[in-house]
Amino acid sequence: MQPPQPARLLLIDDHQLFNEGLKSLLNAQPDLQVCGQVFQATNALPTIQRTSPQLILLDVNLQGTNGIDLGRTILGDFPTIRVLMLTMYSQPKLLDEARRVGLHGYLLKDATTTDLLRGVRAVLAGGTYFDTNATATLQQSSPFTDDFAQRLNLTFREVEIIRLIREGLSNEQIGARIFISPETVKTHRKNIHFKLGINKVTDLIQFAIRNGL
Amino acid sequence: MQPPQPARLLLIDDHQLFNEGLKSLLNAQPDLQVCGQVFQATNALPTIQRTSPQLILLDVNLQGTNGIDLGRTILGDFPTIRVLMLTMYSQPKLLDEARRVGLHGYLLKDATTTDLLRGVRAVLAGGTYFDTNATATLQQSSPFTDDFAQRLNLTFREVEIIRLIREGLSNEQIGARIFISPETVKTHRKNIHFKLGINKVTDLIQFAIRNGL
DNA sequence: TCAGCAATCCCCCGAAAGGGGTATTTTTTG
DNA sequence: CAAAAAATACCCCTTTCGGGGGATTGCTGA
Repeated sequence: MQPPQPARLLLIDDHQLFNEGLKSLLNAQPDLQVCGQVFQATNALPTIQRTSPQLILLDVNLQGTNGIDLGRTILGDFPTIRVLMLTMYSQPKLLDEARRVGLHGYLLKDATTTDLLRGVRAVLAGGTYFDTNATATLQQSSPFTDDFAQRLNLTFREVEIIRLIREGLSNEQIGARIFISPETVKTHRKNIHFKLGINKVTDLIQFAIRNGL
Repeated sequence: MQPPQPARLLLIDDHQLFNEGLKSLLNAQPDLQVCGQVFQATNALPTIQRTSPQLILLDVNLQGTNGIDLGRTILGDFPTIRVLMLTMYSQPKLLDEARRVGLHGYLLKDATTTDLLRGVRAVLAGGTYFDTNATATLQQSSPFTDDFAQRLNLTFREVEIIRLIREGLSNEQIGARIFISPETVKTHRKNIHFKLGINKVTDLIQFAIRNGL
């Protein structure tokens, strides 16, 4: 049997184009309807109140905050709403964090439309959906870096931090991204420098690029 | 008068969901038709040959390469195809590069659908479209309204200093190496940052490596 | 000739990185 | 279980960067 009313979805992503594209995709489905869009995290809560969605698609990268924190808030304030996280990163920590916070699913932006719809419907139906690619990437990248990490005695966390440094993030930003103190990031950096025998960011970046991190 | 055939568009972006969303948005327009999608940069050229699009929407972030390089290749191999760059970054250096390479437009992913359509149609019509938000950021960062070409070209000294920075030398060491004051090195760095629209060593290194400096 | 640009140098300030510690908690593993 | 490894966090201190000024010299092209 078909539900008489399509499910109400809210999209939160400050990339308007992506947001619009998603809307277009989802509205093409008879059982789904986008009831609102949020382009700025600060508008999120009012819009939720106004549109009372059943499911929220939430991007991880939001200006001024991040999807995990916002997701936690949403779950706290509106416990009946289902939340599906969207991201371009398949970082295990984010996935873990999403699970820990109690979000109902996690989708990569390079998922297919089929994945998206499967995820949306699964979460709407009360289940959870954690992108198989996200978990696959997780496992896949482990052996690859393991090998290499073992040679250089780098831990997984250290490799993760090297990548973020390469993205040009400061200790502060890295800490915010992976939910640890900037002081801890400093410690990791010190260990990295020691293990690689370097003492400058510039060398680190070049090391990272040479090793395909 | 309406053209009898809708314009043929090709989308290149390894974020499948975004790609799909865009397709859905664009196909909703009667005068536009997505004739193909590319999720991996390595498939780009064959697909172009097969689908012979009039306009390509090209993401900057591609695995294994980047939109600028791929765009250059495309323009070289298929000089009649129009190329519109899509990106989440409004970094002036990317915009400059896009212009220098001869791409026909530059759109931010947080543009609106209206922007997208305006851009697509402008570029299809033989014009160019550089996102006003992107250019606004650019103008904003230059107090003096210097002309454009001026900031595109680095001087010899600046290139020389980029190389030395890449070697991991400090301002002090660079000064000692080329017999100028470290303060002068600082000035050059400031100019380099300004010209490239960056503000971090990490970005500089990556710029240098990408440009074979 | 003269405006523009490249190259040189200096000061100040705050933010970030680098280097030296120490220490606790969690996880892994023998 | 106990030891080792990994991850977390904080302290102090120095150096380097980044961004904001301003300034001089010499060359060059319109």
